[in-house]
Amino acid sequence: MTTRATELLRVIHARPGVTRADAARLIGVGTGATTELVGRLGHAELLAEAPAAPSGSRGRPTTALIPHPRGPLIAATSITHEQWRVDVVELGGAALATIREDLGDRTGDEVVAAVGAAVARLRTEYGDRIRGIGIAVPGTVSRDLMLDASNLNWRNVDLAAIWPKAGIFVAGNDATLAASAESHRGAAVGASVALHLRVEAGLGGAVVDGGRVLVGALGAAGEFGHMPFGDPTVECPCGAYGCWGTAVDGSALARLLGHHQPRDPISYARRVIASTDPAPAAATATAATALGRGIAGLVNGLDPDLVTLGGLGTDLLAAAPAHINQAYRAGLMGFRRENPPPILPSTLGDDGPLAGAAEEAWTALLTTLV
Amino acid sequence: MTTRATELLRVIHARPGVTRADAARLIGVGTGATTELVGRLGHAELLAEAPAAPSGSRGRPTTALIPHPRGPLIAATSITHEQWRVDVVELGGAALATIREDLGDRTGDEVVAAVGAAVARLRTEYGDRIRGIGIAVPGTVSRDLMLDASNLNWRNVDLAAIWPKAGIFVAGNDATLAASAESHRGAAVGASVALHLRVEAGLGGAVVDGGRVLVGALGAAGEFGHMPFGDPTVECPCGAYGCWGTAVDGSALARLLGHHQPRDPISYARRVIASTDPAPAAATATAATALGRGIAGLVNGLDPDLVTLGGLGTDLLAAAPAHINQAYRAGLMGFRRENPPPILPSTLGDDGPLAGAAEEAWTALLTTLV
DNA sequence: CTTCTTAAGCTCGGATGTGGAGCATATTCT
DNA sequence: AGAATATGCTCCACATCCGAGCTTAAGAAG
Repeated sequence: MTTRATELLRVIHARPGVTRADAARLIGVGTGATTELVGRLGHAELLAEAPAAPSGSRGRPTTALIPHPRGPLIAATSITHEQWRVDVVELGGAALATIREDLGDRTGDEVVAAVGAAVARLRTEYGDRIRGIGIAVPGTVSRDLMLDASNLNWRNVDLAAIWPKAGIFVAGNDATLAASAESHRGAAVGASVALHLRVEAGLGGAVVDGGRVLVGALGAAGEFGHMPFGDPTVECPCGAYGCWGTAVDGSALARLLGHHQPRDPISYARRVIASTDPAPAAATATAATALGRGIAGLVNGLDPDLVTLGGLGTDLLAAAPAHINQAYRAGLMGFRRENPPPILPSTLGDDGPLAGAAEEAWTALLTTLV
Repeated sequence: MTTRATELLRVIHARPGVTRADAARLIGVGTGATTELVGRLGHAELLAEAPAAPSGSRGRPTTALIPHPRGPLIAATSITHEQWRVDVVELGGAALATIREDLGDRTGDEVVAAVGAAVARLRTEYGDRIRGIGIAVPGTVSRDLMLDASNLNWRNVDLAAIWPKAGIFVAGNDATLAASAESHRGAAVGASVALHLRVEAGLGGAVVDGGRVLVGALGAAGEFGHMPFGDPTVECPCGAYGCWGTAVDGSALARLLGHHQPRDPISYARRVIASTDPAPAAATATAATALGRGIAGLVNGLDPDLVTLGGLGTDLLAAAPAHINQAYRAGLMGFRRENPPPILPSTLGDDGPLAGAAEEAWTALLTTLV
């Protein structure tokens, strides 16, 4: 049951710096109920009031609703192929602290231990204010919090070690979480249905419907890279043939250019896409065409308002927009061609997964605060 | 804001014949609040109580909560390529009356007029108890309720003429609505995420997530038949190439068999699929393989608990289960192969779209009843 | 500098819905 | 017939919320 108190906290979280009067109007309560609500939530150390920027117009000035200085916090974590990072995030999405470190040659369990130590350090500083954690990882997370990241050669890494305490624990795929971030704080704000796609080693993403990320029955939705939009003769590491991911990522570029599979396919792909030599440009164009064609298929099936591209997708969109768009339009159903959903670059870039981890953990936490 | 009253009505709708005590436990209220709730909703003529079947165990017997004999009703309508039908449906999904008629050679506007007349007749019988209408059509419905059904050669047929009054008005694609019905009353009951696919002339369907049908930004989601899983050299009537729908429906079978495109592709396909001659059986196997391969792609991307097949999909599943399943398994990501989501025939069959129209209209109505 | 206008916040009373304790009721079991 | 069990009802307390009327804090007008 959604109470007014939860609604108010959600509004403050979604629109940091909202004024008290605006927030009351947004949730549709009168001034009397607002007095009671703000007083109660302030007393519970969930929010505080600060002088608002002067509006310049007549009337009694209102205040800005801000996170309480002793209010709850979320630890947001991301692990990428290069580094790990932990942020302490308050209501509204602002970060109070950051710890980060390169992965180096560490194993998965060593990285989890390092992240756990960082979280423990932050807990000595912030104490029980940290009510939960959100973790973005470049792989799949099972129900029992075991991480598999084929890209990093990690198998069965136990994420539970990061956060032994009770509270909120959200862990998910980086592309899925980036989709959430893009919908709440990025290029897809306001979309009723948004599709976010993230190309790194392979391709992932998510559909966000009315602010809710569709995570699927096992939490494994969004593996759009394994839809058979690609070349049916190419075998994917997943075991299937024709996976779309194998047609758009670094491995695809290497195959098109006759190179060995690169050790770091993401940096490799960035170099290829940035190159203006004819051979790399042609490979980039081919990958961009495959990307556009697949996006069209997903748009036909899922009917989003817009599509956002993250990771290497952003690079491809910048380097070969014409190839993406031509293949996109050609693949759309007739009635969509007149006014196709726009394909936009992600605005959060590499911070997307971390921001999404914070977002999903905060969403979960908000339902538990009264 | 979801009130207890709405929750109770939803429980009664979802589980017709539920006992009062069970319903109270399901929504988590005590016996005191239950007395107040049932009294209030009974007084509002939304529900009534009937003697429940004896439980056989000790304790004071409870009653069954049933729709009120003067309670609200929904008119559920479906238009197929063969006939139209209007049911009057009460809370819980039971039909009180049915009117149906073959389409014959009527135009779209004539059919809409006939359906409108049937609804008007039912309104003289049931009066203002009929609070709204749900309509399932074999085509796409725009925001302003204009229907395009290329299969029937209907363009810009105005559905608003069926229901001139205020109230609930829900209109949608038959495959999308069948997905809703399958999730609420059919083979996908209890699934957290269900994918329903319906092959008729082309292929459509929907994802149902936690009981909510994902309708997309324009209400056009579920056009999975226009994802490019098919032969890239085949042009689809939609203007794109390689659409999956062109690889699995009656037009695909005719192409494989070297036949002209049939006038009624659904009856044609039923005949081909039912045939045991070698050529039709081979064509059926090819279509079944294309169906299984595409299902695998969708399962990889959308992560449903299970997949239900309606329309000709049911026939294909009965005629060539091995071909569907082999292609399905081959296309799944490795980690899914051990325990793949089952592919099940629809249990509602041809009644799916009508049942879904009733379901969606009732869902909409329930949010408006206090 | 005073008064007017405007927007916002506060106080209070009443309506509503909910939760729990204790009692009443209807059935099966012994 | 009495015990055991499950359910329903009455009553009271509490939290929430809405609206009316009043108060407060700013800019605008003179």
